[in-house]
Amino acid sequence: QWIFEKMFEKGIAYRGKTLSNWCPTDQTVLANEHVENGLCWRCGDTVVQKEVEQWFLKITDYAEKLLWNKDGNGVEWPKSVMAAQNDWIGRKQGIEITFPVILGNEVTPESFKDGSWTSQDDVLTVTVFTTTPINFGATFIVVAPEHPILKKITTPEQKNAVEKYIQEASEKTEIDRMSEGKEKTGVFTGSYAINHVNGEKIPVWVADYALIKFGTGAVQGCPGHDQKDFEFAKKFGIPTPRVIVGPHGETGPITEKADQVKSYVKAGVMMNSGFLDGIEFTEAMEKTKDYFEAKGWGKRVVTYHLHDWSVSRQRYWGTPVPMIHCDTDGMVPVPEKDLPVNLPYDVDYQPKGRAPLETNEEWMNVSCPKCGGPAKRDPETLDTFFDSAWYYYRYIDPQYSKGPFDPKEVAELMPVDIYFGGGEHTLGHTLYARFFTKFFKDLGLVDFDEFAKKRVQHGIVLGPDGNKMSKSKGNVINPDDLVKEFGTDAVRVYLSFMMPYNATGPWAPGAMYGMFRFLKRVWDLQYKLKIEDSTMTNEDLFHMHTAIKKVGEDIEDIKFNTAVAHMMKWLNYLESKQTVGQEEFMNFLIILSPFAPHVTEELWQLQRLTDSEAKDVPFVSIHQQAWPSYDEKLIVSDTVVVAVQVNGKLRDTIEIKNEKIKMQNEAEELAMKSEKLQAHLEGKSVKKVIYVPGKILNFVVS
RNA sequence: GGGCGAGUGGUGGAAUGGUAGACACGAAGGUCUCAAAAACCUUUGAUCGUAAUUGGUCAUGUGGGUUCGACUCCCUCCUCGCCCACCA
Repeated sequence: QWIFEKMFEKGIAYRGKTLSNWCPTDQTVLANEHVENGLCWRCGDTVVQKEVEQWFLKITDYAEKLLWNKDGNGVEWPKSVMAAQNDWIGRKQGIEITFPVILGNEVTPESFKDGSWTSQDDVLTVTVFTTTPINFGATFIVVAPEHPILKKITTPEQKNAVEKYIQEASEKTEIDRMSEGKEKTGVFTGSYAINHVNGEKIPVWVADYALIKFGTGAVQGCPGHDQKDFEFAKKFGIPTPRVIVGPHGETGPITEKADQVKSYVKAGVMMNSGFLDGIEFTEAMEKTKDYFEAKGWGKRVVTYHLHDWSVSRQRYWGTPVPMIHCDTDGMVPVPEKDLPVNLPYDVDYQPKGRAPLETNEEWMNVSCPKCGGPAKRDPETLDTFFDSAWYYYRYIDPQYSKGPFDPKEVAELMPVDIYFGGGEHTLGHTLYARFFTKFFKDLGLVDFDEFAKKRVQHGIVLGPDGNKMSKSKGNVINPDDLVKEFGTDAVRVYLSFMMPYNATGPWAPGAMYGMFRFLKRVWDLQYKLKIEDSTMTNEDLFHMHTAIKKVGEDIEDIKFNTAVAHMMKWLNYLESKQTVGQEEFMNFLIILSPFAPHVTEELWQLQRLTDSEAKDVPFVSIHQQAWPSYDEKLIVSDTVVVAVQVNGKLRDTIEIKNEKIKMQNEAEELAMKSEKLQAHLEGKSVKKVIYVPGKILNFVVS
C-alpha cells in the first residue's frame, strides 16, 4: 500500500476508463495476461470487452527501461525471456500520418490537391500509424469499430450499416473473433480521405481487423504489399497496386496474394511512386517520413505494444487499494500512519458486478484525511501480481516496520542471485518485478536496475504419453504415489537425474526403480565402512576429488543430472573396493545430501555412532556440514592418454607422462612405435602433424 | 504469421571444436535357488567377416560448407515442442 501511494504520488498509479477484458462470471476486470485464448484464467468463462473505470499502473512510462539490450542489461537471463519481453513491449519506430477526410463524395477541394492544406485547417482528419509508409500504394483507410471519428465521418446513407457493424463488433467476444479466423469484414463509412502524395480520394472503412488498442486505432491500407490489407481489398473490390519492384524484378499484377514488404527490405526498389521512383525501399521509407514531416502532415513517433497495467480487481481477496474518495478533495491517499488498510472480514463475497468490499458500509465510510468531511474508501483490491512484484524485498526482513522493506539490508543482499521459476511468468510476474525495481530505483530506494542477476527456468515434466499432464487426458503422475513406493529421496534423485533441469519431456516410468536401487547401494556402503582405516591410495584420492569437483561445479551450473551421474560413478568405484574409509564415506554423503537429504542424514548419524571419538560430540546435521574442498593436483594423474589420429580418424592411443605432455617430439616418437599407426601411414606421405597437448596427435597424410 | 528451443543407440540422456554414446533404464546370457523375485557377473549403436588380447567400415534429422579434425561453427531444407499473435 505504501508503494501504491508512492506510485499515485508520482503519477504512475492513476484512475482511468478504457475498454477492458471483463469476465461475466467472476464479474471482474482481467489483465491481458490473464485472458487465455479468450477465456478467463480462473473460471474459464468467455471474456468480453467492457468499458470500466479502474486503477492502472503506468508501466508504459518504463517501456524503454524495461527493454533488454544486446548484453542482457548486465545480467544473465535466458535469451528466450529477453526476446519475449522485448516483443511484448513491442517498441516500434514509425510515423503518424494525418489524412484529411471529406464527407461523402464531395468534389475534392483544390487545396488538398495542390498541397496547400495544413493540419491547422478546419477539416476532419484521421490519423494512422505505420512503420512503413508506402503511401503511393495506399488505397484505403480502415478504422477500428471503437474509433470515435466514426460518428463524425459516417454519411447518412451509410449510417445504419456502420452502426450495425459497430454494434456487432462490440458484442463479439475474443473467442468469436478468433474462431472467425482471418476472414475480413468491414463497412464503408461513405467518406473519403485524400492521399497526400497523389491527391487521390481513398475510401475510409470501418473494420475490426484494425484494433483500437494498437497504434492510433486506424490503418492505411497498402494492399499491394501487406497480406491483411490485400485480403480486405480483394474482398471489397478495392485496387491493389504494386509500388515496389521485387528483388528479382517482379512487377506483374497481383492476383493471389500480396508481396510481403519484408522480402523487399533488402533489395526492393520503388516504382509508380512519383518522387520516390527508383529509390531503394528502406531509403524511400525515410524519404517519405521526411516528406510528411516537412509538410506538417506527419510526425515520426515511437509506439509500444505494451499497455498500462490494469491493477485493480473487483474481488474480495487481495490488498485493499489504500485510497479515500472525498467529494471535496477527490482521491486522497490513506495517511502513512494508518497503513496498512486491513482487509475487512464482514463482507458479501459473491460477485455482483461491484467490488465486494463495498458491502461493508462501516468499513467503507471514513472521514477525509484532508478536510475531515464524510468520504468513502476505495473498495477495490490489488491484483495479486502487485504483491508478487516485490515480495522478495520484504522477505529479507519481514519484521521491518519503518517501510515496505529495509533499504540497508536490501543494499546488502539484493539483487537476487538466481531466480528460479517457470516460463509462464515471462510476460507477467517477472516483467512486473523488473518494473517495480526500476520504480524503486527512481525513488532512490535501490541502486541497481535488475532485481535478479540470473534467471533459470525449469522445464516441464510431461505425461508418459508426451502430452502435458492433465486430469482430462488421464496422464497425470502423482508424486505422492511414487513417494509411497520408493521414498522421497528416490523421487528427488530421479527428477534430478532423468533430464536436464530446463528440459521438457515425458515422464519415463521405467527408470524410477533404478534410483531406488542407487540409494539402496549407498545404504549398503555402511557395511564397508572402516573408521580406523585412514589410508587412501592415489586412485582413491583421484576418484574422491574428481567427484567433489564435478558435483560442485554441476550444481553451480544447474546441471543436476550430470552431478548425480558423477556420484554414481564414484559409488561404482567405492563398491569395487574391500573397505571404505571414513573420509570417503563422509564426503560421499555430504555431496549427495542435497539430492537425498533423508538417507544421507540417517547414514551420517550411523557413522557417528560407529566412531567412538565422535560419539560424545553434540548432534550436528549433515546439512550443516561444510561442502568438502578438492585438490586440483590430485585429480591429475601421472600419465595422460593421447589419441593418435590419421586425417582426424582415431587409429591408436598412447600414454604420455605428465611432465612430457607439452613435448610434441616425445609424443610423435611414442606414436611411431605403434604398429597400428604404421599400418595407416604406409605408402603415404605425412604433410603435417598437429598436436594438442594431452589430447590428440593428428597425422595429416595424403 | 512472428519469436525461442530441440532433433544423438530399443529408452532417458552425456560430450559446446579434439578418442561420439559418460551415467542410467531396458533387454539378452550367466551365478545363486526346488522355483521365482532380489542381488551379483558378462554382453548390449549398426554393419562386414580376413573372427581381431588393440580388425575394418558406417553412424549424432536432411543436403552442402568451413577445418588437420564438426553432435558442436556457418548456410539449405524437413520434423517436433513451447510462447506470442488481425501488433499496422
